Amino acid sequence: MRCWEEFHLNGYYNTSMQKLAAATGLQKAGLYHHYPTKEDLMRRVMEFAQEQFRNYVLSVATELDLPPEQRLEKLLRRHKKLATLHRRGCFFANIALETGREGLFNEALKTGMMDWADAVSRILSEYMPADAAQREALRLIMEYEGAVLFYKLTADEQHLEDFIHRAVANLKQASEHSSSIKQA
Amino acid sequence: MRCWEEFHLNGYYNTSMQKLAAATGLQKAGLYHHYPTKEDLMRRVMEFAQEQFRNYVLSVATELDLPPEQRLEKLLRRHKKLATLHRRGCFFANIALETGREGLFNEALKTGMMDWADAVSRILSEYMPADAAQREALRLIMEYEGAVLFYKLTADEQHLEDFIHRAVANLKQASEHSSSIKQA
DNA sequence: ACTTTTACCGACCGTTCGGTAGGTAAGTGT
DNA sequence: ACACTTACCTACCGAACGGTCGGTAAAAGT
Repeated sequence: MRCWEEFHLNGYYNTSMQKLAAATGLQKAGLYHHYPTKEDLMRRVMEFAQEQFRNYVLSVATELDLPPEQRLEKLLRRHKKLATLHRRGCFFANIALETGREGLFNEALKTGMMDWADAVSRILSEYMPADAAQREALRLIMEYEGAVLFYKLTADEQHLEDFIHRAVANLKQASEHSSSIKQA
Repeated sequence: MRCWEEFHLNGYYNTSMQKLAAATGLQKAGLYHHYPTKEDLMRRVMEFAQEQFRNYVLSVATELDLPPEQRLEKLLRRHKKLATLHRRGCFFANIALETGREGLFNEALKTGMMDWADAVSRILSEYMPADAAQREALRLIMEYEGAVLFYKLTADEQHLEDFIHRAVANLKQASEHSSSIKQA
């Protein structure tokens, strides 16, 4: 969906139906034929984004042939690819900070973030108890979103790269810790 | 400045000169008498925000009568107060994600974030080398901004509270580590 | 005293906003 | 064959947008 790109690039309020129509090759009224309001269109876009996100990023969490560290890195690197394309950042975070107070799309955004946390948590839980994995997954995502913020401000991908290194190193440390416990 | 509140609450694009004028008690043309364009007004607002931020939040970093842990906690709690008031979140982060790609205000936003990182770094550097303190300060702010994101989505202050606990606990651990090195 | 500047207003500009009305041309069902 | 639906268009709506205009009334300068 081209509309996704537009919203991702320019945010909700700074994207007009005119622009969205142009991006799809339709006229504005043609777009309104398919979606009754801008808000409805955005809701559809968000469902689509969640689906893409699940298929392209979160699916990595269940590639059980890879060891957890590599799965985590691969997952994060896929997300980084989405974020650095046209320096868009994270779609969910962009919209969340823009519309979070009014809460127009909070339910969808929340589930998007929670799906993500669950996927990361599933990876981490191989090296730590489920509740610790869940907490750490949430923390990792928070740190990542902050890194994306700095990336958007500075255009310096190093912030994202550093984060990935930190996350993977942390997981390795947790893995050593868990295996030493098993040994004991 | 009442304009700050408006931009903080509703973002840049979703705040019209009409609303800003109403918030200040002026008419629109009266507002244009003081600021030639919306962009210029926003730039002034950002300077003002930085100044307030420095005076109210970052100044805590140099209250040398408090131990570092308490200084960090006080600083973070002050920021939390700003963020939870009307559930606005972090002004810099809101505007950064909304306008970061076009880069209209990136310079000011960057210095705002870097001032912040410097203030936190100054606190941390009492327990660790300067370069490590700087890295850790940046990391803490990233994690904090992520926590604010989740707070905006869920309206649950616990995300911020948990972050503060983590940050202070981390610093305490670093303090013990540094004192054990000094003993050796 | 009088001139100039400052702060502000109501009214208005052209443009764009989200959204609608009415029409057309290509399928689709029967 | 003919009705009906679908997909899309041009043209338009009132409201709101960022921004400007000419004027006024109070303050400041001299």
